[in-house]
Amino acid sequence: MGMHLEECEEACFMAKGKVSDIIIGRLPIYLRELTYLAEEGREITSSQELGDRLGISSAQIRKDLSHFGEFGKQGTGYHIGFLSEKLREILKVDRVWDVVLVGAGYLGHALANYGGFIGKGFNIVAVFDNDPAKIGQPLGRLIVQDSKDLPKAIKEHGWKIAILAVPASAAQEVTDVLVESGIRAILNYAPVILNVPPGVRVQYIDPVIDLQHMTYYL
Amino acid sequence: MGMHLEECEEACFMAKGKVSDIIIGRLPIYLRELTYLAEEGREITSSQELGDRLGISSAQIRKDLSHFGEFGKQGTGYHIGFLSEKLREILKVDRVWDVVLVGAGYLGHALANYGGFIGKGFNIVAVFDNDPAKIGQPLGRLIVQDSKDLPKAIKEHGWKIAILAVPASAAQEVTDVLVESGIRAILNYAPVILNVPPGVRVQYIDPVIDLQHMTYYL
DNA sequence: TAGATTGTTAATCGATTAACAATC
DNA sequence: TAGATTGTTAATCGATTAACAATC
Repeated sequence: MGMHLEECEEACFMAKGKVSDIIIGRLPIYLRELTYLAEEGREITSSQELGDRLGISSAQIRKDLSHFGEFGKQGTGYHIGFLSEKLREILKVDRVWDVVLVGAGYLGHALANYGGFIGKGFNIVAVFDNDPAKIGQPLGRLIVQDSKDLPKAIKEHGWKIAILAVPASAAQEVTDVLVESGIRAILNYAPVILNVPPGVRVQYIDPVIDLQHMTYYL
Repeated sequence: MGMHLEECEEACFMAKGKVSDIIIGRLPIYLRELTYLAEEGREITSSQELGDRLGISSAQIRKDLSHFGEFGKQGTGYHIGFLSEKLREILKVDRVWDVVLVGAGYLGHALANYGGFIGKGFNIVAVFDNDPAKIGQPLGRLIVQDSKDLPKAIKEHGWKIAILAVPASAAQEVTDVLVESGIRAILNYAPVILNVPPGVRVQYIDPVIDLQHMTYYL
């Protein structure tokens, strides 16, 4: 007759209902702060302490976590190692994801050499560019490959995540190739909204947007 | 007796009440899309078209804009040049802000050489680092300066905006120096929450957070 | 005029907070 | 036990959407 509901929840940490994207967006921030607490040698924390460090109310943290299970102990708080592990499972970063980087400009260079991905669930395994002057050149520990080989490589390796660091003018056409080849998540540094079919996620990073957001208050 | 309320609104485009931060955060995205429409040679658009391009409802766009004035014409839509100008005024990017960059690593290199700031209201005018091997070296069109001279330079030039591209371990102490010297807005690429006093704004960019957000859905 | 689209109101929807029983 | 903190409920708060009169 299959698993009981309770068993499944214990085994998979499936959310009871559909959890809103705004809540999912906070989980990586909780996880990051827990990592810092662990590095400080701490073993236990509370929703109050976590909230104080993050500028979030303790009630919100407890409510967010409650969508996925009961991870704390009344009177005590949360075991940092345990909660971190659960968050990694929920976010599916209890494994290492291969990431393909497209664009070998200054930004691609910075990303390929960034030490912050590994240990957080991500490994940049290949870099592609369409500039003949860049193809074949080393970039960090990788060699820049020809963009025309992207579809084949993505399909062969089954890559699901891409980082897009190409000019705005090329972003949509590269995206079409990525999606067509099987990419399901794109971190887009190009300052344009991408058109993608349902089932493909995009996150945007544009420093100009953030700067203009702040100047409003100056 | 001073200005009438209507005159002030026409002259300053002050919001009628306090406008929520979530609305302010969308304005730069509207402005960016309007710029693309203008580049395509378009002169008029509608809340419907803008919404379709951005994946936002037309009602939301009209409501957001209505907090600041009446920028459209019934039956016609919005004049792209006019609305862009108004948004630049509201966001205070109808001028060019000097920006100081702290951190001359790979990321600092990418930021200093990024052509997307100028024309959007920002100009990186100086780069600082504390690494003796980097101080004095050229970075794009700039020369890396010694971090110990940061306070004096910020005060002398009256810089208000900083981009932080230093390791996480140094971010808070650099922030303290920046704030103490007069910086009021920080774009933080270090993966840590910064403690700043009221009146200082921070925006965060951390690719790991965005990637972990997306893996939830994979 | 007829058609289109704004600005705004009221209704809906969703997120956050406050409070507290449960319990470690 | 007494004190502390969770998980959850109900209340509040705020954001989004639908609808439409106004009007270009």
